[in-house]
Amino acid sequence: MSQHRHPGAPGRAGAVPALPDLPEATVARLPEYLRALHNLADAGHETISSEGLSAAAGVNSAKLRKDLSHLGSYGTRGVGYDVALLIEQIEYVLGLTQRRAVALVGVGNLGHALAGYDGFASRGFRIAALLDADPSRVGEEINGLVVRHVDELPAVATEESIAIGVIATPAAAAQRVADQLVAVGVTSILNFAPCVLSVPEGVDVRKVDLAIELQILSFHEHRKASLTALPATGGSALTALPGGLAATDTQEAIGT
Amino acid sequence: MSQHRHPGAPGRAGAVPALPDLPEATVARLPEYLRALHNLADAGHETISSEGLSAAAGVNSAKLRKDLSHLGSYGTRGVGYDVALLIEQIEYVLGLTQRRAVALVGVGNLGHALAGYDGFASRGFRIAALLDADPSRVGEEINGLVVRHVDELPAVATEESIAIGVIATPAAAAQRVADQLVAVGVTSILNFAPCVLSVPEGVDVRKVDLAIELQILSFHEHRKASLTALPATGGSALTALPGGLAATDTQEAIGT
DNA sequence: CGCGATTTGTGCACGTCTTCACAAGCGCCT
DNA sequence: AGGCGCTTGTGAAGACGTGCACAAATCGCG
Ligand SMILES: NC(=O)c1ccc[n+]([C@@H]2O[C@H](COP(=O)([O-])OP(=O)(O)OC[C@H]3O[C@@H](n4cnc5c(N)ncnc54)[C@H](O)[C@@H]3O)[C@@H](O)[C@H]2O)c1
Ligand SMILES: NC(=O)c1ccc[n+]([C@@H]2O[C@H](COP(=O)([O-])OP(=O)(O)OC[C@H]3O[C@@H](n4cnc5c(N)ncnc54)[C@H](O)[C@@H]3O)[C@@H](O)[C@H]2O)c1
Repeated sequence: MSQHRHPGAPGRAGAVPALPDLPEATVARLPEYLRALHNLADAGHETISSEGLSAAAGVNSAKLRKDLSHLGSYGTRGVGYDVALLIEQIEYVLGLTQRRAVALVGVGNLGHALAGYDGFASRGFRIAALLDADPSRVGEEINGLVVRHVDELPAVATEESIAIGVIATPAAAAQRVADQLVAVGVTSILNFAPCVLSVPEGVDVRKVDLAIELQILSFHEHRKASLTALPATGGSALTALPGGLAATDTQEAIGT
Repeated sequence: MSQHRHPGAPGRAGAVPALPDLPEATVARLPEYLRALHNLADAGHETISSEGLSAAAGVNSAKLRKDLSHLGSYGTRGVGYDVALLIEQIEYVLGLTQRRAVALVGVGNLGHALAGYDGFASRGFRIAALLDADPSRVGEEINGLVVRHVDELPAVATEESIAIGVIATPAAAAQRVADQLVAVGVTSILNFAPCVLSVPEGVDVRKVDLAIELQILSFHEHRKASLTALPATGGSALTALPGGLAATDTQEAIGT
């Protein structure tokens, strides 16, 4: 189609990136759009309307358009968005043009699953190192990678630039590991241990906590139960849940 | 301490619960407070100030007080909150007074890790069934539970009331599994597969996607890099990141 | 060449969430 | 009994996020 001069495009090296500072809510949705776009590309679509893409990503179409407008992406009115171009743009903004190296610390129950997960590679990341403190685990080979002792972290960090550290140790060890990661220059951490990490300014921590997710679901379960129990009148089944019930940033009732 | 008559207390059966409809943001933080409170209780604290608890949970103290005020919790001015009482209240609101049964579908790489995870039991849940479609996996015993075929889901659901379904299958199978869960009456789903599920109204879906978390971190990594690259003046190290950088609902820079 | 169908980009209004700042309440000490 | 220091609970303001609704832009077709 008409070749647009999109700002901060991947191809143009050299120039200042000029990253627009996106709203956090938008940043959190971009990966979802990206996944949907890859699916669409695989299915042979060359363009997609905001309506179609928003359905595939499970969000409101107006929200999607606003999100995309923030990153200066140009769709074509009357047509939609160029799938390949949009993928390129989003990957650029998310910093996925370089395959980022991930260090995984704690190769236990969960760590094993993560180490064997192919979703890392297919979505822009590369496990660069597996680390554990247990001597009996060190030396084990998983998916072509050998588990090394966590004290070798500084050595690992000099071998290659670690972009992200993943903590899958017990909570009691998580803070120490975080400190070690920070010490070797890691500024982004994904924490699976159920605890609060304290890190210096400039270091980002995201947390995934299974139990929290379950407890949030439990709350809604509890609430739904208390709602259906209340109507003292007849006792009709659950119909027309009040509007405000929808989960936070989660999909609900997309409509079959 | 003085025995308060707190509304909707766990002990009092019978009476209408009168669940206040909490802001979603608050609901999402309650589990974090609960975890922090359990830690404090184990450490021997009988009371805790909003300042202390908020530090342990990694949030702003004003926010914590407002959250707790929403659920009508009574602290004591000049003293703080009674740890045991607060645990009881939060567990009640989250619906954790009954140990909820979880059905785990997809006992592969990730499913195995989840099945062997003791954080379920310790935080109010009980794995009631392990299900898989692969005949070679059916019959395997994990942690005292035998893997059953996913088609037995209806039977499982009649044996005991499944409160929450966890999907740990490949994305391609997730929608089908969700439909099966909904068909047997499950109204809360935790989805680990990277895809959008469509479910009827009244069913809550929460999603955990590792790659999304990593990509959000990647964005900030990218942004930090472009910021330190910009200052054409001298080139001092990264200091004083602009205020708006903090991650969404995640902790950052708690201060060492 | 012009027109209608289609779809983007966005102004605006509304709701939710966060944070400050402080009055009211409580317990302890004198 | 009274005062003092500490802590909660909350009003108000502002930041942020959402979704409607529509003007502007583009394409395809007659
Ligand atoms: N297993 C799950 O499904 C699951 C789910 C959610 C969260 N989690 C959390 O993830 C974390 C790991 O869970 P898990 O089940 O894999 O536990 P695990 O005990 O099986 O594995 C922990 C691993 O960390 C290693 N380790 C301990 N201290 C270390 C240190 N200082 N440095 C490096 N490695 C160290 C141990 O040697 C072990 O291999 C826990 O915090 C758990 O709460 C696990
Ligand atoms: N492994 C990880 O660390 C990880 C991390 C994040 C997300 N995920 C996601 O979790 C899901 C599972 O990952 P995995 O690594 O465990 O994959 P896996 O292939 O090891 O396991 C999938 C399991 O699901 C079973 N299954 C397939 N279709 C089914 C059906 N219709 N009903 C019931 N069971 C069925 C398979 O037999 C297999 O045992 C994937 O969607 C993956 O993207 C995995």
